[in-house]
This record gives sequence, structure tokens and C-alpha cells, in this order.
Amino acid sequence: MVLQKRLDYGSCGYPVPVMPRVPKSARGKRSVRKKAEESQMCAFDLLAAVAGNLLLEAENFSTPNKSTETPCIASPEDTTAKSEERNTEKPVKAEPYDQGSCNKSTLVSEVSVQRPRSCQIKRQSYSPKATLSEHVPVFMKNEGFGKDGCSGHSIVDGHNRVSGGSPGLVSWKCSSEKIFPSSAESSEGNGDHQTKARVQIGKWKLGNLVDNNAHNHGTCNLEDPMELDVKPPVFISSDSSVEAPFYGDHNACGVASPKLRNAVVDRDDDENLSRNTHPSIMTYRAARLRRIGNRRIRKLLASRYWKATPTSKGGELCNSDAQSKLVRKMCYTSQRMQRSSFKQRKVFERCSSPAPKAVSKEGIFSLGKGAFKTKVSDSHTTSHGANGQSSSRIGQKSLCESEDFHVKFSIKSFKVPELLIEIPETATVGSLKRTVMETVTAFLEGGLHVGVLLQGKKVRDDNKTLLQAGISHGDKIDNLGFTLEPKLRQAPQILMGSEDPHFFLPSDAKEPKPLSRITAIIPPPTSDPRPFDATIEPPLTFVDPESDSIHSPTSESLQDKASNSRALVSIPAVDVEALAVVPLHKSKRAELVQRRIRRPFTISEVEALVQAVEKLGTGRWRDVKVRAFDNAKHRTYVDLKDKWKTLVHTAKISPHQRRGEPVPQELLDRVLSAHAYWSQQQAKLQVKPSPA
DNA sequence: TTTAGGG
DNA sequence: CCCTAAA
Repeated sequence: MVLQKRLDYGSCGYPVPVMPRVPKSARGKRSVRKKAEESQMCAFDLLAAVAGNLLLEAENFSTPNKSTETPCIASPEDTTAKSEERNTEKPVKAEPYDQGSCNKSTLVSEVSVQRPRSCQIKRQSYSPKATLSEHVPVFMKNEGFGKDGCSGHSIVDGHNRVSGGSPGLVSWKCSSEKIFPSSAESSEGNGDHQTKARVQIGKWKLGNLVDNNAHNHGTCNLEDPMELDVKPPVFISSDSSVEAPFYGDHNACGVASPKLRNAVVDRDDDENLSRNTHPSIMTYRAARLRRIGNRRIRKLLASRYWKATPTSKGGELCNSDAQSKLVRKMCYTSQRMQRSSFKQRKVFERCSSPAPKAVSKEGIFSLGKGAFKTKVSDSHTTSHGANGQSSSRIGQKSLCESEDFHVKFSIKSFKVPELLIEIPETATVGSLKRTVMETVTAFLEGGLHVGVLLQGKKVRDDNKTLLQAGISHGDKIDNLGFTLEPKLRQAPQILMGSEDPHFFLPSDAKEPKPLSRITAIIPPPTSDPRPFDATIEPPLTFVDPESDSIHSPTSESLQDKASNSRALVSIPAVDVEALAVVPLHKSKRAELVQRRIRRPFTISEVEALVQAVEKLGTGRWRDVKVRAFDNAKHRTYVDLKDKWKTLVHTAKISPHQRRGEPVPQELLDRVLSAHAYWSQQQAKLQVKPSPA
């Protein structure tokens, strides 16, 4: 029985994940740290990816040589229930830039283009001569992130709408347009007795794209598109006061300084467990886990990533290497995006904020009021890079001097398709937030197709200049619109049954079928319906008393699972080829999979272990596992080996140095003797061969 | 996949 | 517990 609630997600700000989380497991380990660093992937990457994606398309289409009909190699998507198959991913060529149509689920942003009043913008705006493809800069702003971001309050009540988009930026927020009355509905009897809260998020919007700041400050400037290698800028900003351009920064994966990141991270207060876990990161790590070799673990992981449909096997699903692969590719992609963004950083000039604010060393970010604030600096020319203010002025000046014929766009809103999230009631608000965030992130990661609509008609020819397309600074540009379509190629099928008729369909279909809903499912804490130890354990078998769930899940495990569920966010496929722009090294995602919860061995477990080892000896952990812990799913042979190792160590040290639940001396003695015995045996085996 | 060990 | 090289 599943209780599904539809909560009005309201208009809370959408916190763009910024800080790739370094799992606790990292604990200062070099290797882990390194990995975490390597795999840093944050929202910025994501946006960078989007931008890069757009950019790439722009390039493709603005380059005469390239066909505007970039072949889209369709890869028939296997829609079977198996996640592995589902994720099988094949290289795909860039999809046509112009989708040609935009259906209901297409994201349509309200864009208005207006002619700058006071002064003309020279570098910031696009020349009417620019081709449509060059039009893609996407400015995003994540308001309210710094302060409370998507707090539980805002999630539920969702009435705190952020107002007044900042210059040159678009703010992400859940629009309040869509309000879903709470309702409860029982789930289809799939066997599990869980309660889930379902949160549906309506359309989202991006706030103002281009500020109206043109009149005030004379504006935002972009280098002449023609003279730079046009890279659509993507700005991300959190908090209404400052804007952060998203540049793929080499040091910080396009994010801010560590400090900044921390600020963000820390704000995630109601997370007790692994915070800021990123789905993609998680998934990425799953890939690594491939080699761990424990099928069970892998399965478990898999179940975390995809819908944890409780099955007779205990809710375990197959893991998918394909997915991992996919994720890696995504990372790769996004990194490439970053590079392009970085590139752009040098060529674009902008002054998006009315009031000059502090600029960080790099001239990119700055902190303010404890909130996550950043300021775009002018990197117009490298020489100006470090001084936002002066650059600003310079920029303004040049703006006013610039010629006319530039059109200015203002995207008032950007709607993200409906999101459907399923989460157990027992999950924390924090996990809910994360899930939402990750879902959206995942969604965005797929990249977007940008379409241009002029008076309702889609402007397909990317090589036309704005002027030719009828987009001039003078007239009828009010009806200019953009369509942002998810660039999904396959449908994440972790969805809830088939209640939603239109999901994302492979976009390789004739008509693009953008997703209309993204679903994320968080498995309930008890989603691991492990057979209630129905079998009678063999003599030596240790039966975990509080085996996975069922019996009063501790708050720890409960939370753990809840947080694990974050990985269940759907991760749309990405058109890797299209996004491939940035080199891989930097922005993989941070590690996602969290460390397994610590489950201290109980005395009975220790006893079972000792007994098994006495009998089998060391070095046969697999057998020990089978013999004594076959029913303890969470104990792997590696765990047993480790435990033995610690037991031996414990037995050797003085009692007062021991920690944790004291192990009966009797057992420790047995450990020592068994250890001595088997060590001897091993030594014998080692020596024998040579004499013989 | 397992083992064996270092972290 | 994690991570991995080796077997």
C-alpha cells in the first residue's frame, strides 16, 4: 500500500547543487580524495554542459560546412524493465539543433526582445546579424540558494517566490502555477507495505534572462559574437544579490572557490547523512564499484539508482554498467562543456549586476553576507579579468558607444516539465530536497535543444541572421520565443508504473518527445524485503538479528536508506557526442554512493565468525561467508576478513585499548589461537614446496 | 570473483 | 569499511 501525496512544490527556489560531496569515506584518504576531486561534477557542470551543448549546436549550425541536419543516430532503446538494458548506451551523434516542433511538453520560455533604450549594447547583445545559433546563451540564476535554498518550508509551502531576476540571469524556481492538491492514493499492490509521499513539481521557471538593466547600466556585454568563438555563456547564480557566471573553471569545476562551496554545502542543515550527494556522482561511483566484486553490493547499488521495485529478490535490481558508462560519458561531456565555458570566459564581457560587488581573486566569485553570492566579473579581455568594476565601466562605456542594431532578449520564464518524485514518508526533508534537486539536475544534464520561435513559428534556419529571420531590434520581436527541449534520448524508466502516458520517449523518434515528466523514486526504508530469514539457518550460520529492516529499522539505517534513495533520480541519457566538448579530467561527479553504514559486529556474529574460521581457516573467506554469514547479506567476505583482522588485532592489544563493544576474552583467545594455528599452517604450506 | 593488504 | 592489485 502506497500512500501517494502530491504536494505542491510551490515556488521554492531551486538550489543548484554546487558542491560535489566528498563522502565521509574519504576521510582524508588520498585516494578517495583524489577520486572525489576527479569526479567533481556539480550543477555548474551541468549547466555548463547545457550551455556547451547549445554552443556546440550553435557551432554546428553556424558552420557552413556542417550540415544543419546533423545525423541523429537513433539507438533503439530497450524499454525493458531491466535497468541495465535500459541504460545501454550507444554513441550518438549530435541531434539536429532545430527540433522543428515543440509539443506540449516542450519547454517554452517567454522571451521578449527589446531594443535597448538609452544606449546600445555593443558587446553584450547580439547583433541582428548573429545567426540564430549564436543566440543561445543561457543565463540561469539560482535564487535563494544561499539563504535557505529549497528549504523544507519552501518545498512544502512553496510560496516564497523569488522576485526580480537579476541582470543577465535567469532564476530557477518552481512556479506556483502548478499546484497539486494533496491527495492520497493507494498504490498498486506491489507487495510492499510502504508509504510514500509523492511530490510533484510543477513547471519551473527561469526568471529573467536578460536584465532590464540595459537602461540603467548600459549593460551586459558580450563580445561581438563574431569575434570570439561564440560560446554561449551560462550563468548560474544563487541568491538574489549576486550572480555567478558559470565558467568552467579549471580549479573549481566551474564553481566557486572552495570556500564558497563550503558555504553552500553547509547550508544543507537537515542532512545528517551524506549530504550533497549527487545522483550522477553516485552513479559514477557505482561504476567503480563494479569491481568490488560483491554482487550483492552491486545489486544493492543498482537498486539505489533505479527504482527500487521490491521484487521477490529483495528489491534488488541489476546494476548497470551501462549506466555507469553513461554517467562517465556525461561527465566527460560536461567537462568538455566546461572547457568551452572557460574559453568563453575570456571572450565575454558582462556586467550583469547593477551594484558592483566584490570580486574574488579570479574575478569571478565572491562571497557576501554568508549567503552564496557571486559576482560576475568582466573577463572581457584577460587584462580586465581581475577587476570587475573597472571592467564594468569600460564595458558600459563601450556599450554606449556601440552601434545600434542589437536586440536584447529577456527570457521571463523558463519552464521545466513536471517532475514526479516519489519518496517515502520517512525520508527526511533533506533527502527530499536532494531528490528534487537531483532530479532536475539529471534532467538538465541531458542538455537542451533550443529552438527559436518567432510569432509562434519556429525559425529553423540556423544560418539566417536574426535580421533575416525577422528578429530585429526594431519591430515585432515581442513575439520571439524560445523552446528548450530536453535532449533526452531515452526514457528513464524508473517511473512509477505507467501512470504517466507521456514520458520521455527516445528523441530519436520522428518528432522530439521531450519529457513531460521526470520521476524520481525514493525507496522506502523497508524496501529491502529480504526474505524474513525464512530458512532455517545451518548450525553455524549466523543470523543477523536485525537483519535488513523489517525489524525496527534504526533511525540510522532508516535515514541511510532514505538518503540512498537519492540515487534513484532519473538520469536522462545524454547525447554524448553533442555534448562532447570538454576534456574529461575535471568534472566527473563527486562520489555519489555513500559509504555503507557501519554495522558493528555483534558478539554473536563474532562468535560465528570465530567458529567458522577455526574450522575453515583464514584465507577462505568466501567459505566462511557462506558457512556462517550466508544470511547476513550485509556482511561480505571482505567484511569478514576485515573483521577477523581487527579481531586479531584486538586480541593482541591490552583490554583497555579496545574500543567498542567488548568482545569476550574467551572469544579473543580463540581468535588468537585460531590465528596462530592457521598462520602456522599457511607457513607450512609456504615452506613445504621448496624442500620438496 | 576472491584474496590479501594497505588505508 | 573502502580500495585495489593480484591471483
